[in-house]
Amino acid sequence: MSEPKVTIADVAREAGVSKGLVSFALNDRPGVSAESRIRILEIAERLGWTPSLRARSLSTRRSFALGLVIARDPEVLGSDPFFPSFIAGVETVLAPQGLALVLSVVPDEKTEMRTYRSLVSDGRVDGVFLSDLRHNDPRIPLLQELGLPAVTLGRPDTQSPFPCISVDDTPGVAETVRYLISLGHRRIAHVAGSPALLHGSRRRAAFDNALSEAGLPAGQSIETDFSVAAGADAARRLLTQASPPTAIVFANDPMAIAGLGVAHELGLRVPDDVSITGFDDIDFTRYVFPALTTVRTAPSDWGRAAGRTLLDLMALGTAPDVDLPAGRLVIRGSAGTPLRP
Amino acid sequence: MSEPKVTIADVAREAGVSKGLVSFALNDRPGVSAESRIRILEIAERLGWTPSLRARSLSTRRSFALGLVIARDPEVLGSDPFFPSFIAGVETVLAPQGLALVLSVVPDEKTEMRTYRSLVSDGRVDGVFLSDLRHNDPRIPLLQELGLPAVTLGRPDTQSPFPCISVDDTPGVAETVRYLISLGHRRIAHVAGSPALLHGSRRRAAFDNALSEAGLPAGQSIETDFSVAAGADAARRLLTQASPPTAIVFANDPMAIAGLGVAHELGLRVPDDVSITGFDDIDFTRYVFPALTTVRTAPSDWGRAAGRTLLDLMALGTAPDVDLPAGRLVIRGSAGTPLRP
DNA sequence: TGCGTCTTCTGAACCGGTTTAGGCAAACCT
DNA sequence: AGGTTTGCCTAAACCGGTTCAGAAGACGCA
Repeated sequence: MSEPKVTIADVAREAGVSKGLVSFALNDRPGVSAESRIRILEIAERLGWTPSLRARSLSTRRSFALGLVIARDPEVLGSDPFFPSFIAGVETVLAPQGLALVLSVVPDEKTEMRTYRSLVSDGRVDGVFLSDLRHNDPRIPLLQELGLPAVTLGRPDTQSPFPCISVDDTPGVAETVRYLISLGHRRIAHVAGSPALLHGSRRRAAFDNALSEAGLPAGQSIETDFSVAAGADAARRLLTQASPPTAIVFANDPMAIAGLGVAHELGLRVPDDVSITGFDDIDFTRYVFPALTTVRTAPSDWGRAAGRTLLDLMALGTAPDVDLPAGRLVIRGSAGTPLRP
Repeated sequence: MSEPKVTIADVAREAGVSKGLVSFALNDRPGVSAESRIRILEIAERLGWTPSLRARSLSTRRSFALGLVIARDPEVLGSDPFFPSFIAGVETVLAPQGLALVLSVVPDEKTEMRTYRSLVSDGRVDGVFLSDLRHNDPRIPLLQELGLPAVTLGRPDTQSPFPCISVDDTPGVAETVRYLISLGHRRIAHVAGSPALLHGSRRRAAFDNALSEAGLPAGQSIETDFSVAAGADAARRLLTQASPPTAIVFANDPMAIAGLGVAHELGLRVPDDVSITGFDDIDFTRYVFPALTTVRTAPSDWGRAAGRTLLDLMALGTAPDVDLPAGRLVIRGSAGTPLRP
């Protein structure tokens, strides 16, 4: 229970060597004979010594922890399973290295910036993950100024010194639109995510492009904040118009599921009266009715890639960008041939 | 950018006093004259000094961080918005104190126990939140042995030295069952959560009780792991029987939403053919069709209460249990009068 | 005036590692 | 043989705070 915690001095004394040598042996650095190294490690093992993280932190000026600051309305956060999966993915690479993840959930951008500053001035973390990239993201110059290694989740639209993990959403959106067109849809609308968020505006641009490439006129788009409530509102507006779209492409699954609910509520059949597609392929999509046609993404792959990249960056001082394979369309029941085109 | 980080020694030199006195002034402890204190703090301010968390950690043997270890399948984790809200609640009390939250998401119980051990042996955290309480929870004796302060989320079924934050699920479940009975339902089934989890088995017991108190025969119950997939399976089994229930009480909302999907898929109308209720009132419930009748709980209140209690426990050595107000039934469209009772 | 007490403050030890300058042999030159 | 290199190791400084024993001065009191 309360054994007086064995320290490096105990190990050194027991082995009849200096503290320094124990330290060298532990971090296997040159200048220790093979026998000594083995003997020291054996004694450390026997004494049950684990080097004090705190002491190590102080002398090495590292904290052995990585940070993730999430600035989202808890409500939006709750309906989006991205982060749990992402974090689970990150952990698979952090845990074996003995690194911890420090998580902050903050309500607004101002608090967010303050949080980064205090993470740094407290020396709480050795690096951070930058998620939900925004246009002209102020966090990038901030972190650069603070000298904190970072990895961005998504490709920034500004000059950035940090490696990024990104995936091109264009093919997924394009595939969705082409699929809908092949089913006979001509009036296709888009419920976009937040235009302030890069993946929000990029998915929207991909949607516009796909339509024009198919030679169709621009479709209706409604901007939202990615929340379920906003998705429902948008769906209601679209579907109660004089001549409503026959298909709606939602920028994420939670909004699409809300759209499904709205369609049902309005007495519309899905997909006969309106086709609905989502984005992300969250767990729910398989179990709503009709099951949601959507684009599969892999948040835990993001996590793993981001974790590895950040580790590389910190160890090597540089790390290459990672391009994750684009999401593919998963065809289920929520999109079909329009009854009245 | 890379100012050579001002330390306590700089402040002491500038103020013409000893390091010790600066430390005393900072932690406002007796033995410092009012003038000195003011002058020192002013100089600290001017120099932009923030005491090094790392040095502080080493000498005080505290880490100024709290831990949360989540042992859940990422898939289940993703569809349940409890943790994001809970964490947001926790942060509101940690952040002002300068405390950080260290999060671990682990795949299984063995890793979980190992994680607690290493959090302690690394001195990574000063206390932890124990969520998803299980029967005869092995984490309680473990943490007791490790001497780590903890707060349990839910009332343990064994002797526990830790304060707990709990809410009685019984009234919510009972209210739901009574409501269904009042609508005319007699064959009511329950899709229970994991029996290994305390809230899973307690909600089930509440269900059984409510039926027997109403003088009805025991209803069907199916155990699940709280996952969306399991909820869908259970619903399918229940609804494809010879004489299916007219109402199903699900132990959480994600499963209930899956149940809604299954009912639709089977061509059943909700609530005419089958009524469905959930538990937790997650964001989605308002936007599925029909909107889900469920029991409202407040995860961020749990977070705040748990945070405060853990702080009290660490500061005072003891803290009282907290009983959160029981969840109330929120009536929406998914439950109604059975057409064929 | 002398003595005890209180307040304010200092110096040094301490937390538990890492790191650097340097000592001492043994091995390697030529 | 003498000088240099090399390998292994030690002692001490250092990271930046906290804490404790005790010094110095102010004050009260007999």
